[in-house]
Amino acid sequence: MLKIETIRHSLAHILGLAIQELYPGVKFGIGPAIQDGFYYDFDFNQKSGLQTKNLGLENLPRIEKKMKEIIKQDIDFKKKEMSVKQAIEFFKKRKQYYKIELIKDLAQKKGKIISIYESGKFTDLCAGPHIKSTIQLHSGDTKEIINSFRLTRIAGAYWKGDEKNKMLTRIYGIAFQTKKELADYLKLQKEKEQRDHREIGKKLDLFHISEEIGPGLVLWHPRGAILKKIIEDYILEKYLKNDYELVSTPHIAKIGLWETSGHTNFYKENMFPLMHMQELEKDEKDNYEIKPMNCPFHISIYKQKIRSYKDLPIRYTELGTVYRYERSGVLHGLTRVRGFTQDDAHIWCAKEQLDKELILAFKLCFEVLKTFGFKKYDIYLSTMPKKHVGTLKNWEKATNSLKYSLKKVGLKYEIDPGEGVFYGPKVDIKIKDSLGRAWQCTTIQVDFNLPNNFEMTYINKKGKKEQPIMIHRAILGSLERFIGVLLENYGGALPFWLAPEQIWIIPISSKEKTYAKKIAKELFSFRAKVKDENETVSKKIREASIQKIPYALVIGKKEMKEKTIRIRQREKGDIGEMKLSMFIKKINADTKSKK
RNA sequence: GCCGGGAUAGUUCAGUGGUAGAACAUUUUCUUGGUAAGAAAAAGGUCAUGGGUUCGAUUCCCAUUCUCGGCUCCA
Repeated sequence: MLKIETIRHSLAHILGLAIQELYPGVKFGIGPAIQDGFYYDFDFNQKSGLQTKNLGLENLPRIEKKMKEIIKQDIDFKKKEMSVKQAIEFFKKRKQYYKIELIKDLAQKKGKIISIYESGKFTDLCAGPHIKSTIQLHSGDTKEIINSFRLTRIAGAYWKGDEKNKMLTRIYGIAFQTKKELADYLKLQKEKEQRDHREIGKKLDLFHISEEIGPGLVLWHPRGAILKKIIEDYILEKYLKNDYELVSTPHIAKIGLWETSGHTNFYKENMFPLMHMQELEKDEKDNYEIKPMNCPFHISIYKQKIRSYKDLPIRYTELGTVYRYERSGVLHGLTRVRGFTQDDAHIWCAKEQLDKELILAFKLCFEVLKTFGFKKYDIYLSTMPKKHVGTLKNWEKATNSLKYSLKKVGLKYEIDPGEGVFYGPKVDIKIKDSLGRAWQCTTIQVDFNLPNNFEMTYINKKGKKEQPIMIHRAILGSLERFIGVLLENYGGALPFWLAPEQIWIIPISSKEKTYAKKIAKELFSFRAKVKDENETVSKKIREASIQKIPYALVIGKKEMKEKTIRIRQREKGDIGEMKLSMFIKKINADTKSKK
């Protein structure tokens, strides 16, 4: 049995061959197998017979047809080995300069023998493995393969993934062993689409982003805003109970603040441009900047007093709304926006307290994530980036502390080299949703540098000034992104305590309206709504189901007479009659256990 | 920002070089109902914006904005 990766990789080569025949003179980048399929990067801009500058989607069927023709020709894949020198010579003749670059990289890493694969007129630098012949794709057990791949889209992709390099044209394809697997894949894609928080947001009337107001700026509708408030209330209470203190700070500050913090140097491309105050008033000499982060404000509060070692650790928290300039191509629903609210906190402590504070932060973090129903995470430790402030020694110290506390809490992590923030290393926690996609929300960062820039001090036991260490941490990350992930995780069916509308009371006829309103009154501490529109019960039940309402209470003659309610639960359907007091007990328990 | 798509009613989408249609939602009337769509009628659009070609453009062309899928970047 052929491995699917082998098939995908070979299809990438066949795509290469097809392109070579259709557009002679094309330069080739790389063409690997990927999850669900394959891609190949091409440089068309060199007299490749392409009329327009770039390849359009309308060309894909033609290329796909060519690939199928090639497969039917039963072309063999032959592996050959040669020396680096020979290989360079070989590709030089064919003017495949990207390949030469790859060979040079390979020679440094792996040594002197280079393997290539020859399939018909197309020869590619490749370690393999490959199919023996394209006959394997259209005969015998595997004859379905020829009908189980598709070219899907065209995208630009930078050579070697570096923005500074030339952008090549990437053609993506999907490929499976059987038609059924392809059908299953397409079905899963559809399911993912249905779970898309942007769709859910529209369907459940939670939020919108308006062209008139601006890209990446979220407008929360009543139902979305209440959801946001429930989460905010929960998280703030949690922090206050864990000895954080609440602070509140402005949205703009003078440019000088950001110069001190280092943001104008290291974070400039993410900050909205300056507000020029002199345009208003000649004497207003200071320019302002809208905040991309809350840290400098919290530092300012710290610095209002002379701090003693007895005061430490100091933990300030704020639901701080920040604005960051994000490039237009990266915005995505709620998960990547330009204005967002962080459940931000900053902790200042003495050196010897650092490990303990980090451990507390990690523990709190997992407690919170568990409450929201997230059980799987990927943890990354990001180390010193190229653009950074502070000494190497401090970076090492901070990184080691993070490693130590992760180990102490028993968490497995991966290193993400060079991905730290400019002021310090960080631990990011990517939450996995129910479809296994990972989203970065939590971030915990150690910072030796801002305390230095802002000359923060405390008085130690010996009566001398000492610099505290600073921890930045946000557990939900951004409320916007977190809600987006939450919606996808639950497919919109939020647990009772989070549901914007928890209970619908559905009177069967208008005779029970008054009774329905009475019940609503008794459910005052919940988010209950009387649905007394002139519609049938069935229709309202259907609507409740679409809107993912946890409970629908149906009341008619019988219930009114017996002073009961009939309960339909979102997951279980009709669960029978109950006294209202019993139901309240039940949902009080739901609220308490956050289920 | 870059590459490739897209933008028609509140929503999901048809459609056309001669100024627009469906379904759902909305409003009204009838219906007073027992667990996933009761019936009828009405109302809804500068066909994203700005130019150009044309006797005439929502349709063709160009630009802009927004949006979607990638790349890069990121909470």
